[in-house]
Amino acid sequence: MLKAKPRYANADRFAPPPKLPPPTPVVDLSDAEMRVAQDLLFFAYRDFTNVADQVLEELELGRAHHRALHFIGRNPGITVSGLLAILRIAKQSLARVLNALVDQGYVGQAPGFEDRRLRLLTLTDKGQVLEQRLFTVQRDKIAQAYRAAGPQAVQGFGLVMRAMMDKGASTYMDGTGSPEDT
Amino acid sequence: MLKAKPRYANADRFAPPPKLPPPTPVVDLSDAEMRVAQDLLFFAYRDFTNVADQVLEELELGRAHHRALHFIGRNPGITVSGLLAILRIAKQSLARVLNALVDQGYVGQAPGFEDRRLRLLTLTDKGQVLEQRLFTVQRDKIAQAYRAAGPQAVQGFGLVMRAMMDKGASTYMDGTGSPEDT
DNA sequence: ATATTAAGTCAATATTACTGACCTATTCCG
DNA sequence: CGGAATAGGTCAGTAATATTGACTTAATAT
Repeated sequence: MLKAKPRYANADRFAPPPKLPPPTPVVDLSDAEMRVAQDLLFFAYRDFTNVADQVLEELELGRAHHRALHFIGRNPGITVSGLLAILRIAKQSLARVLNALVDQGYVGQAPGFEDRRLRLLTLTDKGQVLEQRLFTVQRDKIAQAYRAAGPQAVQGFGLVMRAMMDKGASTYMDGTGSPEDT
Repeated sequence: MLKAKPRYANADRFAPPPKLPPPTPVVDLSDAEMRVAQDLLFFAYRDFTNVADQVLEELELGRAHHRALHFIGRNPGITVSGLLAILRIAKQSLARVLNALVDQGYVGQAPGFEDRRLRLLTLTDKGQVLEQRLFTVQRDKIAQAYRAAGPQAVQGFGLVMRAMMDKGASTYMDGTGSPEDT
């Protein structure tokens, strides 16, 4: 005797998606792809930093000086603690660099208004000129890459980079966190 | 007296585009956006490299050793010249690192088959184990970022990073270039 | 009054990097 | 064959970047 099969008796069976192939539905997290990512980070960072080195060499300054100039310029009035948190270096390492920049008139200091223990760091006019010069060469490098990759790629680039950094750094970049938390 | 105005008399006047705003038609290349990009590169690279440092510290090795291990692992049989071109460091700087890795049994050398001047570098079994261990922590970092950002973002990330690096490096990454040209 | 914090400093040391000079072995080429 | 070029190694000296630990000062907080 034949029994009518109940509807949905096989509802729990796997049903293949109707259309193939899906347009990149998931991220490729294979080891091979992760290896590629390592290389991407290495080479892009290498060539991004290298463009500023020519300028620095001419001025007898190093990358450490550049990093300090950059973050003081981005955060006028930043404290020494703030810089230390961003750069993740020892106090003594920063001292050498910072003293050189102050001695050479690139960086100025002022005591904090409310808390006079703080040394608020700023770029002097001379420091701004130098930082601008260093910025220009890196800006051109980035602009060329952004132009070549297109707006959608730039957006994706930002998403990945933000996801790569520690939480403190990404909230700092949002503007909703202080340098000390990076 | 009134004269009929000729049609298109003002055709050369500026005509505003009919619809606003366009959906990100061009890349934002403002200085502000380029500054953000600088920060993205700094923080993402900082936190990407930092995850391997804990492992390295424990083994009394440095980042230079890691870089050498990585690129030897990626390019078994790479020559000293090839490594120098990728790492962009002086011969003497590489010598210190490479000798340490050979002495400690992480890297093996073999003379080239056709050109016996060449020292072809490979990872020993011990070297592969170490490299794998270092890879794992960075892989997890990248995988988490890729997962969070999504497939489209990952594609854009790759495009921007490739556009950022020098031409030699990007052709090397395509597989259509040798390490020597990076 | 005491503890904590921000910052500066000193001393010693390690790592990574550079330059220039020089040597050896090997390959390439006229 | 013999000289030039190449791949690599090495030595000496130096510079830049980084570390740690201990200590001091000034200012703030409890």
